[in-house]
Amino acid sequence: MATPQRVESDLGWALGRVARAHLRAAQEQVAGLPGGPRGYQVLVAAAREESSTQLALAQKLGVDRTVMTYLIDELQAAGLVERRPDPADRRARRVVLTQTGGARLCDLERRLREAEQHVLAPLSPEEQDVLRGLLRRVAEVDPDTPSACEVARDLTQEC
Amino acid sequence: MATPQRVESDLGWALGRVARAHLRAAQEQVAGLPGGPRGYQVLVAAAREESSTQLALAQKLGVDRTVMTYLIDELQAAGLVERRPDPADRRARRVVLTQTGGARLCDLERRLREAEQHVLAPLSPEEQDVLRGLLRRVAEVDPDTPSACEVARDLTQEC
DNA sequence: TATTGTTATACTCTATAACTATA
DNA sequence: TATAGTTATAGAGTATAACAATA
Repeated sequence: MATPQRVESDLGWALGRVARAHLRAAQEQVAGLPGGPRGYQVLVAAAREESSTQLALAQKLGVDRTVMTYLIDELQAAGLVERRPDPADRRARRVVLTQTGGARLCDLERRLREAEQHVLAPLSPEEQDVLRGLLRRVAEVDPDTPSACEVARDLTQEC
Repeated sequence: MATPQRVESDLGWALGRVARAHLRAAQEQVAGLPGGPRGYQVLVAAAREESSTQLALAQKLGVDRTVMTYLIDELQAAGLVERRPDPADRRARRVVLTQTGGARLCDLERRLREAEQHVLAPLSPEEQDVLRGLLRRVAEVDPDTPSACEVARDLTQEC
């Protein structure tokens, strides 16, 4: 029979604790930035030309596209990004970093590295790299893509 | 000079994506349980006698004690837990699992293992264990405890 | 005076739907 | 008809302060 596990072995518990701890540390570091740590993620993603329409950004950041509207509004009002018409699709807007935004981004990156360092402090540098790598690989899969086992289950109508 | 990183190398981005993905998967599995995945964590923690006052549970789960009141209210209304007076401190209430709650917990554990498996699917079983272990070690440090470097900084008044 | 639990209030996020302008 | 972006609204979640009972 299955003995009750300890809550420490629940992945959701660990993820929640670590994510909240990182969020608190990051919010301190980026105080004043519109959108907080998420605003930083927009700046980083917008710094790369590729896939910088609002919808693409929203999907990459894992938020609804309505949230992205407010986020860009605030970042634009702060002079950190601009909305430019997409030459290929007049419905879409490309989000590009302003010069001010680029300078701000450099400072933010330095501050957020400190926040990450603070959260990961219990681990050795090598372990930190392993954790980052594993988390990134899990995060990079499209959450909307059904897994192979789900596809197989649907095809075979089993279970 | 620091070239802008890709958003994929931001720890906050990866943590947010993975935590949200897990939350969605877990919510599907525990549909109907008061408090959702967090209610499950309360049940697991309450199944262990130790440190099961509402305040201790709140701290372990990383939420405010006011949140715990609502959570326990709902779990108690569903017959899954009971509030018992703490014999050592009449202000405190000990949260204990009912028989119904214990049975429900067994089922929930099985379902949540599936959810975790779904989220961690991109990793090999060995990598999954490594990720769980590293996350747990980071999560287990008390978020309110200042790090050694912070203490040293306060003491020396440097920086 | 400090702490546990409760309650009430306000605030922040998020989810949803409806609308526009394009495709 | 479908999609990108916007707007408005409602709901969930959270934070804060105040209170009663007890330490």
